[in-house]
Amino acid sequence: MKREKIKTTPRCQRSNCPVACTLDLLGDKWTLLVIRDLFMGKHTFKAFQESPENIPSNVLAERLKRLENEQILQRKLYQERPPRYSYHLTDKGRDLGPVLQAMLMWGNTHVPGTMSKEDIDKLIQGAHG
Amino acid sequence: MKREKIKTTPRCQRSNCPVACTLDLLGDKWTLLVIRDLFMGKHTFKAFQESPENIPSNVLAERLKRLENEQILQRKLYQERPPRYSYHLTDKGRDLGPVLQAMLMWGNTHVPGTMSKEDIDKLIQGAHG
DNA sequence: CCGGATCCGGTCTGATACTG
DNA sequence: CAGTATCAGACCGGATCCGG
Repeated sequence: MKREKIKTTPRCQRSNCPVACTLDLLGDKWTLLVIRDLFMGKHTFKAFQESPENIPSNVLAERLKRLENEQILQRKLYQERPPRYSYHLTDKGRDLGPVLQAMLMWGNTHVPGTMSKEDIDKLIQGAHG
Repeated sequence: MKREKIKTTPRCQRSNCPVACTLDLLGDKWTLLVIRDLFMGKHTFKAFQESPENIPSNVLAERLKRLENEQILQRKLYQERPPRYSYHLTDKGRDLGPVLQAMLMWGNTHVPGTMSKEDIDKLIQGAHG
């Protein structure tokens, strides 16, 4: 299982603007949702899949690999046989908290999103073990 | 020129999570770059095109329409013949400042982005007439 | 059953060319 | 200058398969 090579992971693809560079890494419909789930305390492939947005398994697998490559998350073997992995934010990944929080605020203000306050607080607080 | 109908602009497509809703609107490689440019004081189609990321003209046109539909920006006729429009953030659009700022911070910290400090400050300050 | 990998049709993106 | 038309190719997402 070659976890080394992903198709596209050059550093700054389009310009030297930090916003553009960030968008090159996270600028799609799914990546930040995986990160949201990590902040929410989800750690397994299955948990990510069970989020209400129903991410396809191949997309999820690819995103996890990419985020691992970028050292935004770490993958840990937590069970030998059968092999089971859990995914955890690195410091670099945890630094995305403000991005997520800003999006949460904006969505909450400008879209009739109905996420519960508890979940929001849970998300804002951040991650853990 | 029918500026009313865009293909996909339902409100919350995938879930009621504010983050997911926000990503449904802005979660692609280009939209937030247009917003960044607006914050940087750019207002015309040409100015957006001249950004170093080289957004294709059709993508730019589609994004501008969508953002206008979502009332994130406003389009103003500033010249009669030939008709010329300028684009400006609404309050809703200006509220995206923190999202942009958070991405800017993260990119600046974790990617060797080399945008000048002046431009960053300019961006952070926000928009204007 | 879980964590993916593979296949595959359809959609969307983006480079280029074109128009008013 | 401000877009629209076109179109090949990339990508998404659903289904299915498979190793442990």
